[in-house]
Amino acid sequence: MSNQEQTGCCPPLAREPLSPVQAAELSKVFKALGDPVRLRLASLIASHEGGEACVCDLTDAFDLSGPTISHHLKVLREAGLITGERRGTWVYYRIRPDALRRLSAVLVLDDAGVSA
Amino acid sequence: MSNQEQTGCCPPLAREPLSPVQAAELSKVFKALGDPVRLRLASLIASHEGGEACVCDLTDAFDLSGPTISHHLKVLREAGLITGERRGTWVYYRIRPDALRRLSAVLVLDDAGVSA
DNA sequence: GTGCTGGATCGACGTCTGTCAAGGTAGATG
DNA sequence: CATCTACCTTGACAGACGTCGATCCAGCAC
Repeated sequence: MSNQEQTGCCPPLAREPLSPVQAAELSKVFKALGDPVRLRLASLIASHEGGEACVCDLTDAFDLSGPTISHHLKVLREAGLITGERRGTWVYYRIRPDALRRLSAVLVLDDAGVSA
Repeated sequence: MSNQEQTGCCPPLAREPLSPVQAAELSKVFKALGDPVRLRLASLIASHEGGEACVCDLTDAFDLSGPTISHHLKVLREAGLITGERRGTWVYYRIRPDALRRLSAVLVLDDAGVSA
């Protein structure tokens, strides 16, 4: 769906004020992580052996219906945080390391006035 | 209100699966940043000269009513991302650098299986 | 082909959330 | 005291969001 190369986005939060457009872009990604289920999904995928996890494994980790898990995975995918690939019967999801790194970089406090 | 020393929380996302409790804690903070207005507020505060910004400055940066800005500042405060202090007539907000650092650390991909 | 299983999509439902207008509180000034 | 300014709180409302059951599609086995 073309959420691939979004966000060459955004200097560190504390370096200069985000423009409205940058903030709109970035906030989508934070919002995607702003749900406990999606955070756990991201963590399960990122920390899973081999760097990828099958939906069947993920579903078992929650007391939620299949459609709900599917929905959350879609949100994470559209935020550019994960990718999904079908291999035979199963669908495997992987973290997009570049996305995490970008987010992490935005939160960094290199030097700025802030240093407590 | 006691949102001070929350979150000694949480190893990196990719190191091990977050527990439900950890995910619930952390997701609150991400959710607070998951709104374009709040992200810009945080950025304005963090990047403001002197490390603090007065509400009056913040309000001027948006086409939003005072109560709405107040509401967003409260959400950021309750997420532990900023602190507010009244000095005379004005209220000044500051970023909590420790909160940003913690978030940044959670997103880091030290070594794990993931390394693309 | 039929049937089965893993996932995704589609509606629909209840709740949460961003927004504002109106009213309230704290500090400064006269 | 009264009054003005800066900011917060309350209450209400529309739109967004998380969840589910029902349905649909893709791949495998027979």
